[in-house]
Amino acid sequence: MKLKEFAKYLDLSPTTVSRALSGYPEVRESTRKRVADAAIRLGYRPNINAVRLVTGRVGAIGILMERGREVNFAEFLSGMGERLGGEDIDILVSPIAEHDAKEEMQLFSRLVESRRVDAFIVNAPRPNDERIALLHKLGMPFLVHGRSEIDVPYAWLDIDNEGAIKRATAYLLDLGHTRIAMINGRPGVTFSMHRDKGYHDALVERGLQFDPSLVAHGSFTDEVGFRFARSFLEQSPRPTALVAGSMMTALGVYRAARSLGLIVGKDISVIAHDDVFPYLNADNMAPSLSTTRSSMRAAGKRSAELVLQLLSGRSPTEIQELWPVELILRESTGPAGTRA
Amino acid sequence: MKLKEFAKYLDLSPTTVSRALSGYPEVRESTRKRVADAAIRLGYRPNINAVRLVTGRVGAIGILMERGREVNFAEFLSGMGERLGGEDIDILVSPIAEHDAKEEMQLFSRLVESRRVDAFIVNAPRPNDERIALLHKLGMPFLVHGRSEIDVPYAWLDIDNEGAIKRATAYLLDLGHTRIAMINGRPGVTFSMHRDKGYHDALVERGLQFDPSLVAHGSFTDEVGFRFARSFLEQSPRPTALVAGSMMTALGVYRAARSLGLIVGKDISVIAHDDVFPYLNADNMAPSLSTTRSSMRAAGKRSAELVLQLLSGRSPTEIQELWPVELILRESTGPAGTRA
DNA sequence: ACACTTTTTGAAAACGATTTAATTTAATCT
DNA sequence: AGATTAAATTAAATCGTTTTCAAAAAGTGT
Repeated sequence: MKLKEFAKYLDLSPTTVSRALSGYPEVRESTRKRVADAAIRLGYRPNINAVRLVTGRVGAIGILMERGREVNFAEFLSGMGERLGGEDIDILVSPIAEHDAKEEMQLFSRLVESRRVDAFIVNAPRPNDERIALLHKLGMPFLVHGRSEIDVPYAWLDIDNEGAIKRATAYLLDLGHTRIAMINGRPGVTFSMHRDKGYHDALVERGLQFDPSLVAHGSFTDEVGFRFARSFLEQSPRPTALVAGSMMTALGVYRAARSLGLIVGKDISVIAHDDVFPYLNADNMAPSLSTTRSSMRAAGKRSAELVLQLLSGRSPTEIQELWPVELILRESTGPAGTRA
Repeated sequence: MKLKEFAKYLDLSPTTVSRALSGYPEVRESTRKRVADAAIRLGYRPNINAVRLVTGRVGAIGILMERGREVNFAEFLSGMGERLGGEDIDILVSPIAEHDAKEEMQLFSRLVESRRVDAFIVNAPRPNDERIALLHKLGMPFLVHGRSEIDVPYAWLDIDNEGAIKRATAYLLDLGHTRIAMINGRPGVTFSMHRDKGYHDALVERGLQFDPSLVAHGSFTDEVGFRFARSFLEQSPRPTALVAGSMMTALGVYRAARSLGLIVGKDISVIAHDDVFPYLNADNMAPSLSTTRSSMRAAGKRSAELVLQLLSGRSPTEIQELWPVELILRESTGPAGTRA
């Protein structure tokens, strides 16, 4: 049913009906009630495309899903959903392959320029991220989940990766560990670099030498965790502690330790970063896994909120949130030298 | 820039320009070229909302993301993206909480009735799924990923859960196992029921008694896997084999076995269903895990294709694909009685 | 050069809402 | 009651395309 017919049925003008439904103040309460009731009864709903054309708003937030990052992404998305539930705003997901940086950027441009969304969320930014430059240039509102080093103002929400890893590393140092390895995330993205820095600084501040051969980079998979952990643990002298980039990585690390007959928490201490997945719990691992913890879901929820604020006019430069990260100690960390 | 201005610049009518860009045959090749070049040069793009209003198409496929199923979902989504890459069609994700079935259904109605999408994909259907009934009633094209038992015609793509689990169970029986436990998915969804049936039939066809106390249901998490595996493995007589619903479940199962000093592949044989995640590989587990395997990503890709066909007029009743499931034998399965 | 097709192009009418500016109705004040 | 102000309603313009139907231009065959 169209507005026109619906209005005629109510013996009102389309104008009044439209206003009544959108909650404008200048329509009499009794009229509004009458309209609202009839709308439900007759099942009238404004044609969304017409609304969008005339208001210029699309009613959607865009977000890219990069191949290989689906796990974290899903949690983030779920968090967004929590906030966006009541709002009349959809989430538009564009899965991309990330094979080719140029191709990726082209897809991105098309997506942004065709204005299918009111705002964007940029994930896993790089230090000099073209996407951010483009969004800024085009005047499309956007929030960066993470940080970049690019020279344009932008709104962001990030967790304190540097501080978290620094603290984790320092804690391992406190336990007496001196050879500490790290399996970080993919190279080139800002958050990996922040973690590198946290690790590096913790060592240097204690007067220890930074040894680049103890740091590896790779995606957050069981496989990467296993491979690098094996190669670290086969070195001699063997590292006595290991910082892992994710829960998946940690699974691989545990497996590698086990395969070498090493006991996690004794022969090798492990701390991993935990994005808090409902299906994989650090407490439940054996031994339970010490983690730096920050909920991806919570970040998604808050990001949605911030984008909403952005859309209602808040200045991007005011939106800069750096979340602290918890350090949760469990059984996978212990004093150095107990058995090694 | 608007079509009108753009057309004026080219000294053509909006009509011709529109046609040239949409590839209609009745525009001269030289004209089309001129228009296309200018469009790129000046960066003209049709306003998407105007296009949608006039064509009546939204250019989006809707899909629900249920809380707790994010892992699988992300893979599926990623697969959809592979197919939808070139098309001008977005994926609209609505995360839902699944707390309350009534609430869920309301959200769903709102989503469907407001026609923000051209088609829907329904995931994890139940035997009598109201969502399917609603979509059918409203005439919204949709594809079910999985199957229902509802009495309306619908397009579906499913994997042969029943056959897969039947084969897995039969294989374990062939190895001499007689007490085989199963940790299945959530109760109430069709695919869990199909798996139950496969398990049940395999036993019964060999003349074995079906023992309901050996079957558990729960979500696909490490935690659920652990808890149920523990309780199964503490029974006496202890089951000598276990069928697990997912890779996450299997992680919990492995942990439970380890915690009881049991060796997977010797004391307890394990087969799990593997949706093929890039971050968790059955080959890499220790011992490597025998699986029934079917790629969730491939299903997503194919689903997108089928929805596209649906949108271009193919009849829903013609679309019914049942995919076979591979059984991959690795080290986690072995003959019964070796050590027990 | 003429009549007749076939190609190309264009004018104007949708598509279905929101919103501005104008008008009517009701309320308030002397 | 009449003038003034405030509240409620509406007519008409607008958003930016696509598409129908008609007209102009270009070919074709005699």
